[in-house]
Amino acid sequence: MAHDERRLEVLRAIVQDYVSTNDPVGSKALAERHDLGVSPATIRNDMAVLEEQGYITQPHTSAGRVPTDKGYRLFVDRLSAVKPLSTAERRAIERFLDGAVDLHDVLSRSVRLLAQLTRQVAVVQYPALSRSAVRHLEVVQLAAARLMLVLITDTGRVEQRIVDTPVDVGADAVAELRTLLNAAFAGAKLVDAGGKVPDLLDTAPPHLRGLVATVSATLLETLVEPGEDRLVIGGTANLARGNALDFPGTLQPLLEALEEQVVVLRLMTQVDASTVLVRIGEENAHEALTGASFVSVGYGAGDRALGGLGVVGPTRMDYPMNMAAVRAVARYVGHLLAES
Amino acid sequence: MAHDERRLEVLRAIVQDYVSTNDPVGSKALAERHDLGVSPATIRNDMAVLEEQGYITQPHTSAGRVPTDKGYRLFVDRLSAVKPLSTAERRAIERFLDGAVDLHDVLSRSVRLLAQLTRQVAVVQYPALSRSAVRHLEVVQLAAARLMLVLITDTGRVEQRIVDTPVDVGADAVAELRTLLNAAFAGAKLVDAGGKVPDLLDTAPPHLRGLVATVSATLLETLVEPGEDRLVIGGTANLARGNALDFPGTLQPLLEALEEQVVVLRLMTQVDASTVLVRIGEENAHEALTGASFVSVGYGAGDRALGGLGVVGPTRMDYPMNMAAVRAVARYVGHLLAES
DNA sequence: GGCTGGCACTCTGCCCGTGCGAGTGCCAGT
DNA sequence: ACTGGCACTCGCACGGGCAGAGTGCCAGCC
Repeated sequence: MAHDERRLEVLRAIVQDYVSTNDPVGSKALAERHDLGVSPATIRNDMAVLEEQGYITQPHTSAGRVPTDKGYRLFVDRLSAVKPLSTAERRAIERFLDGAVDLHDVLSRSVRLLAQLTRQVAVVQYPALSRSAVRHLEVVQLAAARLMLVLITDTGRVEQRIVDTPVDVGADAVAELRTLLNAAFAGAKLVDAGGKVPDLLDTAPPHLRGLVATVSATLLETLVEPGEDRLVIGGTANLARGNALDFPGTLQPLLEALEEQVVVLRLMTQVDASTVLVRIGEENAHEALTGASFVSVGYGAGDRALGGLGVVGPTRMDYPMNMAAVRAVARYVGHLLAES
Repeated sequence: MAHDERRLEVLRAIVQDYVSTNDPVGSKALAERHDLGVSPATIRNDMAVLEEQGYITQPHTSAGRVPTDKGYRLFVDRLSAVKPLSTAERRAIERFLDGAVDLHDVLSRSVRLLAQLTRQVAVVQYPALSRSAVRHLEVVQLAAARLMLVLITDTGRVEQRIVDTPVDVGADAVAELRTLLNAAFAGAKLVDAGGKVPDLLDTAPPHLRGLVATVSATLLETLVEPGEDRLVIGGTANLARGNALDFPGTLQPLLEALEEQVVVLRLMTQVDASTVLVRIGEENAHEALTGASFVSVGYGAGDRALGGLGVVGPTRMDYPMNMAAVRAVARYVGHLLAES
């Protein structure tokens, strides 16, 4: 019916006004600012229904209405059109990211860019090791019985680990080790690396077997284990901007959760590269993220999602804009990584 | 005279009480909590003098007194004994840092540790490239005309750069290049690397000369240039703890300055490994750091300062404790890096 | 000469009562 | 089904009054 139609329109108007003004919105203001074609009294009736259905609420009697998490959810799912970025913004993205000299540079530029574009906290995940393959393994000798392994992945990630060997190692053994490791692992997905170890041990000459075992054990332990994924975070200053206005109580728990990384990383596991994922308020199922929404998407080369990036902000955020920005940056990062 | 003596004692008492209670401290409370051996009235006289000399001030008539930046400065310089860490704290440091698997791990553990120990924002600088030497240079081919250079320094830092070459490069050329670069640069301080380039070009076989020139140019440009130094920051949640109590206005400018990194890095250039540097409030000569103090020290192997670490907090901080913690962590980090 | 107790003064923070404005819910009318 | 009108409910801003904390100064004491 035209009934429901209009009620949704009212909800959309409430969300939009509330996001831009941060004041609970009343029926009169709504009627003035939007062409709903009906009087405030009618809008009041609609609001009463919306409130009963749980989409909006009033902070106290005789204040205006404010969207609930459920209201934002409906807005995001059914009422918002993705706001295309202006060409100026697209150019800014290109200009900002094009000078990057390595992976870390790409990611830290992305995070700054995203923070600036959305005026929210931005998070960018390093390409997941679990989805990367070995491009090269380097072995550098630090001391007689201490080696440094350097893993270079096809996503441009460079990871280092220090290995203490049970016995002293000669320079020639290091060279052999390097050759063996690369022969065994080069091109292999990191998740498959475990399966290659028996083969590797078979082909290794007897006098190197102990060394190879130690080194590959370290490699697997510290690199293939989950929990090794990292985040770059930026724009936390944006949290302090609206301050008391946006978040209940202090920022402390939220900042702690962000620094913890693991909370955000867990959310990141669910992203894929094709759709923008939005988690609103309570949906995040983490105390510190109450009142916060998380907008994220995977980035990747082609259909392979290498990692995720997104923004964290108050539930009262401009969802269409943030979704557009996140998607645009993810696409561009995907392109950059595909090239390198 | 015993006069001045006691006045300083009064200042010390004011600083200590104010730091622990965050309330302007009055003469009566002072007389009760400290054994100064005189009455509140006498203390009032001393306070009047201290105020005239600029060491303390009152927020408004008939509130207690609060130390000024100048007062904290005197306190730090002459009135505070460095508080030794408890053995429990020393053990915590060891336990916390001993499991580190690589440089990044050491630094990020340090920053978490320091943040936890001091309940302030902690910053740790990567070992400065300018003070590092080349341990190994690795060249990995990404595409026909694109190489990745991986620099491993004697401080355990691993940096990567992508180089687009003017012409396609063969696998044998890559190997030759690797050998040449290592022969030329291995063991060299990065600041001296520029001087080695002419020699390198001379010894390079003619067919590689163009390639070597391109590659070494990139190397110098992007690695030897200052501004390449990085920070790890942690514990920003501690800023939000006291919130309005500690900082004037919002946290936004401070968080921005921290993210900017360059502000903190500039402060870091002045550290050395033997003395703890304390900059109080206005001394930082940066608007965002008004009301903030910065306690830092260099860490290093032996007498060589590789980088700095420190904490940032409100001027109203426990200086002796922070200085002790910063120094202890710096020592331990120094040891760890000396080993690797 | 330096220290002390006493006293008057000042200023902030808090409580509380009041008035205003915004916004609602409901009802009768079209 | 929509609209205008109306009574009602709160939150908030404003202002007066009160209590408490802390000071500066002064006269007296050791």
